[in-house]
Amino acid sequence: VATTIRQVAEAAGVSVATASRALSGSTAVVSATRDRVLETARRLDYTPSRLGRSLATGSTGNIGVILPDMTNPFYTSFLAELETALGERDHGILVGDSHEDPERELALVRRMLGQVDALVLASSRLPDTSIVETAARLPVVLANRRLEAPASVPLLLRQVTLDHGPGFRAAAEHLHELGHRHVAYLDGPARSWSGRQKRASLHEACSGLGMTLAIVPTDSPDFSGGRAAVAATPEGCTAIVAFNDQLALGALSGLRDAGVAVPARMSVVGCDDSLPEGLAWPSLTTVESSARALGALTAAAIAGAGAASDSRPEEDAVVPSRLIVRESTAVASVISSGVSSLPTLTTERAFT
Amino acid sequence: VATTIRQVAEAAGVSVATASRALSGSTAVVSATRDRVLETARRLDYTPSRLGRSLATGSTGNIGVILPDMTNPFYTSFLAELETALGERDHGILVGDSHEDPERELALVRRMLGQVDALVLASSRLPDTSIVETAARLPVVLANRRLEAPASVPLLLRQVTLDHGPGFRAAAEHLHELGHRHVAYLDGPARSWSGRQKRASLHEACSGLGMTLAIVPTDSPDFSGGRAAVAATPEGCTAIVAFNDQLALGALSGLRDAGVAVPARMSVVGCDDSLPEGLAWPSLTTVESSARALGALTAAAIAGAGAASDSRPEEDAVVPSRLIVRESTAVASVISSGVSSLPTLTTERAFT
DNA sequence: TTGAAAGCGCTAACAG
DNA sequence: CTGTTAGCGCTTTCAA
Repeated sequence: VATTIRQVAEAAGVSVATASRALSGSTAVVSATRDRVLETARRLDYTPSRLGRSLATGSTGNIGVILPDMTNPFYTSFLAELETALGERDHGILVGDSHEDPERELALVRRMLGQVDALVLASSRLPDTSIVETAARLPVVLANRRLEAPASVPLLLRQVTLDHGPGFRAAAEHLHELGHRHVAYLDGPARSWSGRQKRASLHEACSGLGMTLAIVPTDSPDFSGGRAAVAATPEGCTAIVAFNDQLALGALSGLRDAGVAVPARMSVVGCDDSLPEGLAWPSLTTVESSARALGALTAAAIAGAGAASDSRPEEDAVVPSRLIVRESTAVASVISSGVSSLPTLTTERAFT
Repeated sequence: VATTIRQVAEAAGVSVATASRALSGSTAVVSATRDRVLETARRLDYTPSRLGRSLATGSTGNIGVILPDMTNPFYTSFLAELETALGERDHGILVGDSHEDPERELALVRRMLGQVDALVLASSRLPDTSIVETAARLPVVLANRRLEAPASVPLLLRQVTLDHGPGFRAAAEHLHELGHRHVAYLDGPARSWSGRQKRASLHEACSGLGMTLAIVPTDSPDFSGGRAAVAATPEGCTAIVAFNDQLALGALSGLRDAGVAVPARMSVVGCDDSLPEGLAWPSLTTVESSARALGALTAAAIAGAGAASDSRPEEDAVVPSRLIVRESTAVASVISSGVSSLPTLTTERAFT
């Protein structure tokens, strides 16, 4: 039903080869015939078939992107940035949502193999071995994850990560200065590489400062998970640090319901700075690690991963993190167990 | 670098045709040879090339999805639902973000043509004519939008929409009962079909009830747009209805900054019910119109759009809407201009 | 500068 | 039941 290159060629009175050359723009074709072909193509509303081209050239012009959760703002920001950058290079995007499930993820990888020029695995839940195997067949960019064994990184694999260290250290110091000594950490998914990084960074920083750190597991790294986690936060903690902003926002909501004032009686720190300004109230102190920056670096890395084989000019990219202090953290309250006459007072403070 | 069907065929000692048949599962092949082929394929780690298959069969197994904003929770929910439903049928998804720009959208459509079996246009910003033209070349599902001229709907076009009427009417009645007489509407994007529907529904309902409706344009249909719109809300209004929840959430935030208590001095109504329970505070009265339901119906419509040509069994699908009353709406305050001693009081109310 | 022909990986008639 | 043959739409040597 669609016009083919042959029809264009016939109508223009040239061979398909010439038509192909003319349409590809580059190769030597005398301008007269080229114009004629182009004109004919336009007249016939010709759109080249990507399929045919792909089969002939071996490259599809599509990139596969697999995310653990398409609903999570962190990944949608990441994807949006990626989409913009790749769109400029006229690349298409095949997406898949693994729902944090390694098997589903592997199925998606297999489905995309041979249909894409490169694969982006965001926060992959796949075992290292699977990733290495995949990178043996096509260029892979691992975003927000790093293989355990640095030596075994294949040539076609690029790793782009966030370094949570600086931000979480700063968060610990910030809380320490405010007088906090007992901190709770709302943990991320068990399979998450970045989750382990965050927890380790915070743990180390807290130890160094003589603060206790209680790990609170969560059902899901989102708003509802945060709300639920409030109940599981050990008594005595005066500050909560969360794996991400959704969790922190949920904690904020849970604390409000429980009548615990923030930041007067509990300080809260998020991570990602993924919320629109003003969405959280009080505004959320958070460890910034930009999903957009990750997306931009990933887009850049795709080119690098493709042009592998020879030297490896740019090593694995890392986006640094930092602490953004807002209103959800304050001087630690004296822990006078029982009495909780503060909500109203707090609210006034926050209002003014 | 990848194994082809020919290699499998040779290794198994059969012709490519037989190999193809064996691998496709269906057609009559004696089980002995079929097993042999399958075994060989597994041994050689054979993965069929989608490209080759697509070119031969004419169908790619991929669906193109174009959204106006991949960052908007409404569309990510929609997409997530779609992804799940299509994934079960082993369909891939090519995604594009038009950024609300008709030209970008058209470019995406062209890019996907010939590479997908069907196209999903969510809240398309394309002119009717472009959509009709597109639907002449491949099955199209128009989600959250409807062509103006009902007669000219092509066979390959399915339309899936939300009916905002019931919900917005209910919202108007709800506000009227609470004593509100002057309502402001935070409008959606000018090019948005669904935006016009919402505005029209609300307008009609308000007129019928003798309430005035002030239309407040917004820069962007998101949180920041809502915050900004607060300043542009005419004096005298005691209720705000918003195009979507993001806008309403922004308004909530803007009102808080301005010291206007919700719902004591201003009632707020959102749309979509796209926020996690508890995210908004006070919780948001909203017109529910489920993006997930839209996604599910869209997935169903894709099958319908493919099997067109003959009769059209299921007509265009419509997801109904309804009002969900929560805490952000209350009895209209007496408008005593000037005095605004209420914030603290309000807060207490909301706390208890 | 252009054309003819081969082939990318696969499926689908049509014979055998 | 299985093999042979002919493409799907395009690019790309190799000659002319």
